[in-house]
Amino acid sequence: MLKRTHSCGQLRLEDDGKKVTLNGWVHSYRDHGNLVFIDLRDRDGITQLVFDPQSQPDVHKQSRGLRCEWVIAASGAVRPRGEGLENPKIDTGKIEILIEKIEILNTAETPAFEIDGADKVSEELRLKHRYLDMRRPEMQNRLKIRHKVTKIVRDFFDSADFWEIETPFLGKSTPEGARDFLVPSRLCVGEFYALPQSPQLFKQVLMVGGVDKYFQIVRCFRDEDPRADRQAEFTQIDVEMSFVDMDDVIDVHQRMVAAVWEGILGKKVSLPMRRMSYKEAVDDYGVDRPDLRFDMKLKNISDLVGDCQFKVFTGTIEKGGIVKGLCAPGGAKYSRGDIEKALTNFAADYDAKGLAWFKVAKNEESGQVTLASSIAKFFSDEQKQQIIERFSANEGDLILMVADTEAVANKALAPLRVKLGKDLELYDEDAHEFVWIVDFPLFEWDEKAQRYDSLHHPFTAPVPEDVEKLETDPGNICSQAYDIVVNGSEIGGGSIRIHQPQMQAKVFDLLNISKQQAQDRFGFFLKALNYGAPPHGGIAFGLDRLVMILTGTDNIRDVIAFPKTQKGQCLLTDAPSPVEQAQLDELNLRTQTHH
RNA sequence: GGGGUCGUAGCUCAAUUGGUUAGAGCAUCGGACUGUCGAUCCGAAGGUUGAGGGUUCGAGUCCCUUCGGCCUCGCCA
Repeated sequence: MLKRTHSCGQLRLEDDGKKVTLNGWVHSYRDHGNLVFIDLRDRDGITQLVFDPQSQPDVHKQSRGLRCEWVIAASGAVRPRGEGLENPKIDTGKIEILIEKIEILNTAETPAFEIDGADKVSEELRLKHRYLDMRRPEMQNRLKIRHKVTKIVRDFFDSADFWEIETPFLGKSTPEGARDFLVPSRLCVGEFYALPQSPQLFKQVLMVGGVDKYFQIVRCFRDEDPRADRQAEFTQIDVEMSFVDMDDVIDVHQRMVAAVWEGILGKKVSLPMRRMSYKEAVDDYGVDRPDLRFDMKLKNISDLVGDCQFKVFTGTIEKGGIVKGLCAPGGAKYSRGDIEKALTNFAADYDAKGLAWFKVAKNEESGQVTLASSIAKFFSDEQKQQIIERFSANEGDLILMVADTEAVANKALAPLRVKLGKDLELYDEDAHEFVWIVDFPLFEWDEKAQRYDSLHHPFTAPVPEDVEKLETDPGNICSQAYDIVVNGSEIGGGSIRIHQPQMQAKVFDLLNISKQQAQDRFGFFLKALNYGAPPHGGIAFGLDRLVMILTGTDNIRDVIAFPKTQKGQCLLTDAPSPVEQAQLDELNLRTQTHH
């Protein structure tokens, strides 16, 4: 075959006169009867080929048989385009190649969709024909950025003396956490491996093994329903370090994130990144992953409205609930219908039974700013002024409130805040606001199970000053966990781990995991802790989410070459699929369906 | 498991209260054309309206069932 001398995005004016060969796909085809133009495409760009019947009648004739997405090799001389014939839309737009010879490397069926217009095509079709979808520059750019991120990450950890070490995919199932993907064992009849939800225990064992600094870019598997930003199989940048405290781990990884931002976006991230306590995040933003690109903090106004005529508020507060709200700058432009339908329905998705609202308006007579709405009459003038003050509200703002338990109020207000921030364009789309969330509680009380549950995971260490509360007050222990959040998205999280077997046993005890259960599930790990485990801690980043943010997409499937649908199916390969009876027999498995 | 939304030509969409033979743009195929770059012009072909059932004189449209995509609640230590 005619082998390429250049890529399709490479040639410029200064290559004038060079004899070159390009390989690629026929991107578009323009036949003028006389001249034929072909845009040839590869991952690097597009170059215009010209076929002239005067100079090369045979090749010109051959060119008229070409079709879109055929694969060809073409040789000829680079020449500048004439005056006014340049195409500023493509990098190679100042030149073209007068073709002297072509070779058809492959023909192609008419594609199921046009490569050029695939951004308008249903995602279902794109996934079925991923190889066509992938030919689009947008998709190629995302794959390229993903590659570059992993390259930067590997270089960063290598130069910081970390070793990349692989851990098993065929592991042991544990009932904690997400649902496991199971893999039947042929050799051990009736037994199963589980695919790892993360390499958590292995990386801790590596620390016991003296590896000291480990990282891995590793696939993890959780058999839960996907979301726009979640897939059953996803990739973590997994890290663990010995002889470190929280500040050490945070320091290394904010520098890693800065290196990625610098390398991909050319942006300097100012270090150290800001930190915020879990409590502050939940109080002010309703979630542990606040979007700090805009302010609009949530405010508790229970103390202001405990004594008013509005029964919804007083009733809620009497039952131990709260009244909490936010003030949307310029939100008064929402009509009453918008508020009572769209916004209220939105909040209802998050269990809020209703949305109380005030528009902040100027009183015509007094000239004073006051609150207007159908419930305004239930509040005294003094209360209204106090509410305005609490929210620092201005004329034209909209105050929205939820009266419910604190948990429900936060659950509804947090996404409402994010939605309003976006709708009202309160932030710069290109901004990236990082924050480390720290001071997480070690446990939260699980009302249903009537026991404590780890907020992070059961291997997270308490802060040293709270260790004695393991005996006296487990609900108020602060952990050494940390999450890194950017623009309201959690991109990584980790903790300093428990490295003393006694403390680990105590935590299992509080989690209502019996000695026998702990032994069955984590026996190997507990044993390892007995053999001189160093103090250690680590973190894991979600690579997919990182790449989503860096490429500006809100669809995780856009940053995965071969993603799965919401039912966990691969539309390209049709996995999962039934298997031969012989395969089941070999595994001693029988399938049954029950409803 | 729940809620929402979508499914009509290869693709993106349209089709009045249920009413004649389901249309358009792009793509495809054929022809024309001296520089285009979303080429242009002329012509042709292209449909199990996701599937199944029902109501009706008549269903893309209404009802039931079902399949699939997406968003979301639950779930995701």
